[in-house]
Amino acid sequence: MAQALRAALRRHDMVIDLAASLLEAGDLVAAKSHDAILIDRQLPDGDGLTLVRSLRAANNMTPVLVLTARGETADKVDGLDKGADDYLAKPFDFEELLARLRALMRRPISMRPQIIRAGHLALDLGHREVSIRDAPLILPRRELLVLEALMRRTGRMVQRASLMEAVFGIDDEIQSNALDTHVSRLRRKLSAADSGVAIDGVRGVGYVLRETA
Amino acid sequence: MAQALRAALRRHDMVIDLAASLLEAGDLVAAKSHDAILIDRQLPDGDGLTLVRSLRAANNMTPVLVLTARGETADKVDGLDKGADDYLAKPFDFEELLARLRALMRRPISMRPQIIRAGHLALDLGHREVSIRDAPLILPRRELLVLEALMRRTGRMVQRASLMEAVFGIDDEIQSNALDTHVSRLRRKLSAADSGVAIDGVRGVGYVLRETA
DNA sequence: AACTGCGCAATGCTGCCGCAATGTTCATCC
DNA sequence: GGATGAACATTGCGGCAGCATTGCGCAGTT
Repeated sequence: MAQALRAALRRHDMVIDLAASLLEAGDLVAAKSHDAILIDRQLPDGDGLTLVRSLRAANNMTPVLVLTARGETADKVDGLDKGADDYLAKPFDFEELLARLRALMRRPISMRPQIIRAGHLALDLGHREVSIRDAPLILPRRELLVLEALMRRTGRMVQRASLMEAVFGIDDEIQSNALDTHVSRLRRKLSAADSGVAIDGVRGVGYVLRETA
Repeated sequence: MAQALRAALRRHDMVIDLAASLLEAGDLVAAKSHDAILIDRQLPDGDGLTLVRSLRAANNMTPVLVLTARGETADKVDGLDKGADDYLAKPFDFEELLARLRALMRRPISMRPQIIRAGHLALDLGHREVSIRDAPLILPRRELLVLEALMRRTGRMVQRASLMEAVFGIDDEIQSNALDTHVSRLRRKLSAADSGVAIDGVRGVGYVLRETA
């Protein structure tokens, strides 16, 4: 039944992670986040509602649609009140299941982007993306790492060693002025655009990102 | 019937605004915001779904539960796809109605737009079909998933890992350049048609869907 | 049985990045 | 205060990792 459902849902362009038991399901939802969860109450190792409750207890608000063989009202009420978002009794029509899933998945994007600002720059940490006055600024990976490390401490000193670690990692043994190179290239791009920031070098110590008026 | 419901819901500590017609309901929801809307399809001056559609068009994401006399699947699918969040056929058990209302209200609903546009493309999320200047564009499943993930963030960066997760599941362990393949094929189709968009690759980070002029 | 979607691998290519050479700035010493 | 050396800045270049594209074969669908 589960495999038939997966095939059917796949035909509607959904990407499915399938779990055969409550335990397996728990591992799956812990491992990654999903747009929605479809779960049966009758599972080999327990009631699907158990999973719902533990999810909600852990503040996981992923929409859940519960399937059940029992269609009595008391049953539905119980399921909905335990944190399920919808409840469908077997036998059900596949089209209805699909429509209900779609309704569930129109949910808010819970993950708020984490954004650091400095001057006219905005750095979206989640998406590794820099924009300057809302215009995207494409930066190579290493230059972005430099900028990120500096923006995390805008206006304050960042030690050279600390920058090295942020850009190259720990065991990476760089024996050249690669860091200076990246800083230089980054400077050029920041001043070419009207970024509102500048990078000051402090001899013997490190760098500071300064907001320019 | 509406008055009986109001009385019953009041007994559960809910505060009810009652409207006798579609017109009146429209005025009410415009005047103030509600935690949820309960509406019948059969109203003296039209179908309750009309209200749902105009609400969603106006970006009003208030949860809506639709009551109907007709309980056929096609009917439910229609209602849910037009923006309703739940659908209950008469006759119904009051306890179930109550539970479903509770489930709706504890869920912070903010609906994503049903249709995403970029360039000359329009992606209908509900029906999972793409059209370009109103001409349908048939895309294989995986390419559609790529396009959808990119169009959800048009003009902004989508990380490679994020795309991977959107296109392949978690148990699908892909260890090749399958993603690149799909992007490539998608590019070909988008440029063959006059789509008004292009996919930029950003080395080491991911992809961006860009609107071309 | 024909067909299409998809994963995979081979191939070519772009551009990032480390490196070094050269120029420039700044602190220190006399 | 000018000479001096060290630390930093900038630029060109080559290697190579990562991306783009294409063809192929298998599997699932019709």
